[in-house]
This record gives sequence, C-alpha cells and structure tokens, in this order.
Amino acid sequence: MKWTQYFIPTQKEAPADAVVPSHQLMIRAGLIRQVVAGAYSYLPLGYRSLRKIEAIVREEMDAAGALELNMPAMHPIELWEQTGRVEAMGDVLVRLGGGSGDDWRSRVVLGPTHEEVITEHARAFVNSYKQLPLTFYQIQTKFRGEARPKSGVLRTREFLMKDAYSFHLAKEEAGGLDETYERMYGAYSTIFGRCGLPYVPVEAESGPIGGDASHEFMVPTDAGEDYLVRAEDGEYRANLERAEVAPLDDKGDGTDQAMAEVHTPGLGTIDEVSNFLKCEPCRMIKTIIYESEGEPIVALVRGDHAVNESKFARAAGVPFVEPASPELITKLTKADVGFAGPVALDARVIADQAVTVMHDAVTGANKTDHHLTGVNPGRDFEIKSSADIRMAVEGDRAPNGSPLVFEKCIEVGHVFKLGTKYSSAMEATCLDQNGRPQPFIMGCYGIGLNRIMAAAIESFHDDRGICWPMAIAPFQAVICALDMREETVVKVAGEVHDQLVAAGVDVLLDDRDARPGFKFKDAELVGFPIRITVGKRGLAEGIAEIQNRRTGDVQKVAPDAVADIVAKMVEDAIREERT
RNA sequence: CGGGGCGUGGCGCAGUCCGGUAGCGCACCUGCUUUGGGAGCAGGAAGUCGCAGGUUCGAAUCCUGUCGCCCCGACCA
Repeated sequence: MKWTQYFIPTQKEAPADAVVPSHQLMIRAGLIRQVVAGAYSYLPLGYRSLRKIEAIVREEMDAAGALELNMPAMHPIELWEQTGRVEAMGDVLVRLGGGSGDDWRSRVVLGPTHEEVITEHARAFVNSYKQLPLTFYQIQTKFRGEARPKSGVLRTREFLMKDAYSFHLAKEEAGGLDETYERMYGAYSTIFGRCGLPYVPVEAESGPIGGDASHEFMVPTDAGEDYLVRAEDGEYRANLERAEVAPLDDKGDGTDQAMAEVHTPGLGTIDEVSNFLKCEPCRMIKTIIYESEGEPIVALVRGDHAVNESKFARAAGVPFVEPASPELITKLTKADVGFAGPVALDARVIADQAVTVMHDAVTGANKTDHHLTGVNPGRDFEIKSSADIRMAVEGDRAPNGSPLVFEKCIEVGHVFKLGTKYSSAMEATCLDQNGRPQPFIMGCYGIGLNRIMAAAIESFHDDRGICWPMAIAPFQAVICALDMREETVVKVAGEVHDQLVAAGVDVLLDDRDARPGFKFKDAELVGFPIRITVGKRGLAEGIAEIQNRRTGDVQKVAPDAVADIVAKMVEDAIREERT
C-alpha cells in the first residue's frame, strides 16, 4: 500500500478538548473522528487496528469452542421487562422513543448487552442437557446512554464489544459453568497477551449474585477510571470494590475516658462534627443505617472509612442492602438523620473490624443535635458482630499482611458467573437427566475492543507518538522513501515494498513528495513498529536502514536483505510482546 | 443530574470588556526553489463568528433564549 493512495489525515496539534494521551494521539494520527459526544468514526488507519484486534478475539474465542453468531442492536423492550432491567438500567438503556405511545419505536430499545436476547434463543432452541454446554459469542456494536462519555474512546455511548454467553445445567461437574469460566478466563488472558497489553486479572465484585464469581481484566494507566489494588508482594490483587483488608492492630491508645454527651447543633456530618470538636475523623465512629427487605441493618465504620455495601451485604448474609429511608432512621434512632450512634441502639449492628480497636471515640448520640465522646466499643456498646465491611484505603494491608498499593486502570474485559438470574426470570429451562426442567446456569464474558486499542496506546506511547504493539499496529512497517525525485530511491523503495509484501509483512510505502523530517515525524506519530528508510545517501553506500520504533535501534542492511530481516522482526515481536 | 469552562475556515488561537462589517499560525491549492528530522518565496481558495430572537443606523462583540462540546462530581450490567 502506498501512502499517497491511502488516507492518513495526521495533525500537528491535538484539539484542546482531548485530554488523555490515547485520545490526543488517536486524533493526531488520523485514526478516529468524533461524530457526537460518545461516538466516533474509525478512519481507515484506525479501523485497520480495530479489525486486527477483532481478528485476535475471534481466533481465540473460536479456539475456546465458542460459537459466533450475530444479534441485532434493536431489541423489543418486552425482553427487558421480563428481567426487570428496564428499571435496573434506567437511562443507560437507550430508547428509540418518538412517535405516539403505540408507535413501534416506543417498544424498541438499543442493546447495551445481550443477556436477554441470547437467553431467549436458548429458551427457544435448547431443550435437552445433551445439547450442553453451549457458548455463543458475537462482536457487535453496543449502545449505552452514558451520562458522561469521556476520555476519547475509553468511555463512549456506542462501542464495539465482544460478548459471550455460556449455558449449562451443572456448575462444578464436567461440562459445567466452572469449566467454561476457566476456559474463557484462559482465552481472555491469551487475547490480551496477544494484543501486547500489560493486563492484570483481578477479582471483581459480583454484586447481588454473590460468590467469587467474577474477574476483571485491567490495564494500569492514569487515564483509567477504575482502581486496582494489589499487595506489594504480588500475592494478592483485586479491584477496589472487592479488595479485602487485613485487620488493624489495636494501638491501645485509649485512656478509658468517660462517656459524655456534647451539644452539636445542626452538625450531622463527619466533617462538621470533626471540625467542631477538633477531632480527627479517624477518631469517630460513623453509624450508617441500611435496610434489607424492610429490616434495618446498621454498619459501623471509622469516620475516615467508607462502607463497602457489597462486603456489608455479604457479612449480613443478605442479597443486597440499600440506604434506609429517613423515616426508618428517625424511627430507629429517635433523632434526626445525622445523629445515629451505636450506644443503646436497638438494631442489628455489624461493626467494621477497624471499629473494634478504637478507643475514646466520638459517635452520634441518637439524640438530635447531640454526639457522644469517650465512647469505647465493648464497654459502652456490645459488639455482637464484626467483619471487614469497608473500602480499602491507602495504608491498608492485604489479608496476607503485605501493604496494598492502588493503581488507576482501564477495564478491558470482564468474566462473570451469572447463575440463573436471567434464565429464571425468563423461564428459560432445559430438561435434565431426570427429565425435569431446570433453568440454565449461565456465564457471560465481555471485552471492549475499542478499549483494547486505547489501552494499548495509553500503555505504549512517547512524546513523539504511538508505539504500537506489533500484533495490533495498523501497519507493521513503513518505508520512508526519501526524495521521491530520485529514480533509484523510487525503484529500490518499490522493490523493498514488494519483497516485504511477498514476505507477508503488512507494509506502507511513504511515497509522498515530502521532506525527510516530515515523513519521520509522521511515521513516529502514527507509530509503525518498524521504519525502513530508503534514501539516496544510504543507497550510495548500498544500504537501507531498519529502525525499531520502541527501542530506536537501527540496523543498516542491503536493500535486498530488508524483507527477510523485517519479516523475522515482525515474527519475533509478535512472540515477544505477548504478555 | 449538580458545578465549571468553551463554541470564530479541517486544527490551534486572537478579536468580545469598550459595537463600525473578521485576523494570525498550521494544514490545503498553483508556481519556482528546496530534500536525512515537521523548508523558503510568491500567489490563491476556504468562515452568514453554534442557532434563534431582541436592542441599534450598524452586532462575532450588548441582552434574552436555546443547542452543542469538554472538564470535575454523582451514576456505571
């Protein structure tokens, strides 16, 4: 392919709107163009890269035994009503709307994910355990009404996703969910590895479904909006929602103060009380009242800690918790919201472990406009139940005692054991060995293809431009033909190009009539992993140059030798980049 | 949805406070020169200043409304 016949609108300057490196570079390198907030066109060069990512995903999913199909973006809203997700998704579910109430548009939504549709298909066609296990996947455009798209293609309203769904009647047994989950986990590792990403699989929060049934694949980068937490010794890692912390030591720093009531008029938040009483938030006990199925459950955490509702619900043994209504809080504490405390509180209370080692603490007094000081857990209120129910923070240690470190990251993939959530709701059943209908046990597995591309750029760029991993670079190599008016340069560059193509290298010949510096800058901006320089000066010595974009290493070789060497470099790079 | 910022050729910006009929750099077109790190000179094309009202002899500029985009936060199967 010749540059003059291709289409690469590079720009010297990035738009002021673009903030993160991948966004700036994707625009500057002519990979994408924004159409509206949260939706981008992929220009030919960008689409080439996306297609390479797609090919890798497809190969590995096929190899893992998943069957490719294609489902529509348009779904009847009835399917979403069956699983109760019209409410659950809220504004994220993109409705076509328009027209009158009985217009077909008001009954159609654009799919943000496809559990409902695929479960309908399984319900329709899969009748016997003998057909199982089954895994379907597709690579398809998703629509989500994100409140705030951001960071270029990292968070958009329309994006390309590989979503897979597996169907089983068994869990641990052969052919069960666990087996497929493991296989998908392996396929994901291979996919992100082949794409050259420094990915980290982490335990993720699985929400109301419970269990250790979810992993996310993260790529560390400042542009990300998630956090991954890992132990310094590398023995433990999880996402922020999931991260467990080791119990804190009892510093024994109490003086066994007497409990006293203080007047704190109108001061209902930790910050307000902390300022008023000149008391560090870490010396306060935060009393947060939740409810589950109408019953109040109270969480106690240190003032500078936050309740992790998933951990809390798990500790409480309930599917999920929600913040209690102000009415319930008032009824329980006999005080306005903001003055709850554990002393003499008649409710089920779970204290975070960190609270159990506090001394002389400040808490709400269960009396409007009053707090208590000198509160000592165990002495002033009984701790019937304690657990790790808070979010990890800097300074915490992993369960094995190793310090936790926090890293910003992008989620590029997620594997999830769904269980029977959707099959039960949609009455999608299958006959087991005993001829009894059982709801499918399902797994789902997603990858954001656009995010792979952006994450690769976030991970691999410098001040000059992108440094693509070989496997997903739009072109593996570029030939900079210096001085297109020189016949020998044109001739040799053309020959090198043809030999590279014959050797199976994906190469672009920069045949523009431009000055050398101009071509080099563009080559570095676009980030071709290998640059071959064919110029009058080199040819006079009988050589062409081969340069590695990442290392900058240069080899000078005879033009005839370029194709073999570069083909080998491409092969080696694809193997070595694999993480 | 709350807070903030910004809309002027493809991109980056000035001009807005103080109203007088739109300018600079990059990119683009033509010609000549130049060719190993984003060339030089000359000529040229391209913007109803986001949109709609209003004030005024006159609006990019003032007023009102509206739309869009970006950032922070809330939210995120």
